Amino acid sequence: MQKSLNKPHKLFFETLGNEARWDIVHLLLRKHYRATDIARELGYEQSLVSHHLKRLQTCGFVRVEAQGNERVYYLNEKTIRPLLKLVDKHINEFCKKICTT
Amino acid sequence: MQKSLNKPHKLFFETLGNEARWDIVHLLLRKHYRATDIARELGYEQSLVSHHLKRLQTCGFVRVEAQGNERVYYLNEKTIRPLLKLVDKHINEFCKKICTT
DNA sequence: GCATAATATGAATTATAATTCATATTATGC
DNA sequence: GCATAATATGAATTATAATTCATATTATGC
Repeated sequence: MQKSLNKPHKLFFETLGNEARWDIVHLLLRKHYRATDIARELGYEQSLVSHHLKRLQTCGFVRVEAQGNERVYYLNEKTIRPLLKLVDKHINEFCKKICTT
Repeated sequence: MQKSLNKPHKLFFETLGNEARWDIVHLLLRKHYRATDIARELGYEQSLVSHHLKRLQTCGFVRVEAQGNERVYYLNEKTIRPLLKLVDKHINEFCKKICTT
């Protein structure tokens, strides 16, 4: 028996179940960002964002393109867009009580 | 600022990112189960399963029907089925390296 | 209404993940 | 090749969630 890494479902959901990572994904829905700008924009520490970006890459949610000593991160929209749609639909339909906003 | 409960997305993904809950959901994909049978089938403690079932209900993934002093749990398939499909697709497409099985 | 089976609950403990911190790496312009 | 800016990394700490345990609740048959 191995750890969670060979349980991709767990990894998938755990990754998105974290607020900071969720924030990053949402930011990237708008446009590409440099690592530093993500941190500044969201008010998170540089190294924290770096850790999270790594994980998001591992899961195939986010990709990176090196530009000199900068790294520009962007979303793999293919999954995220339909996923968000599905989740929003579910929440609206079945989790009204939980929602505040 | 409140806690995670008013952040339904977080709740949604966190809930599915747990292995025991994931197992329960998968078991319920097959058929309805009594709480006790879920525990026995999966080898989890009764109270643990009970805690998890509660959470799964909160998220609208699972529903319950009382039958005497038993409670029969069943899946809200409306979200789970398409969600699983989407996730499997993503994993196959973008997370090959992670998978072991 | 008492004994039993099924399930739920809350607090305490334990396990796990997130965050920070200090530092390493990498690419650039000069 | 040195100084700088951007980013990554790993270990230590801290925060959070999972699990267990003891017990409460609930419905049933008698």
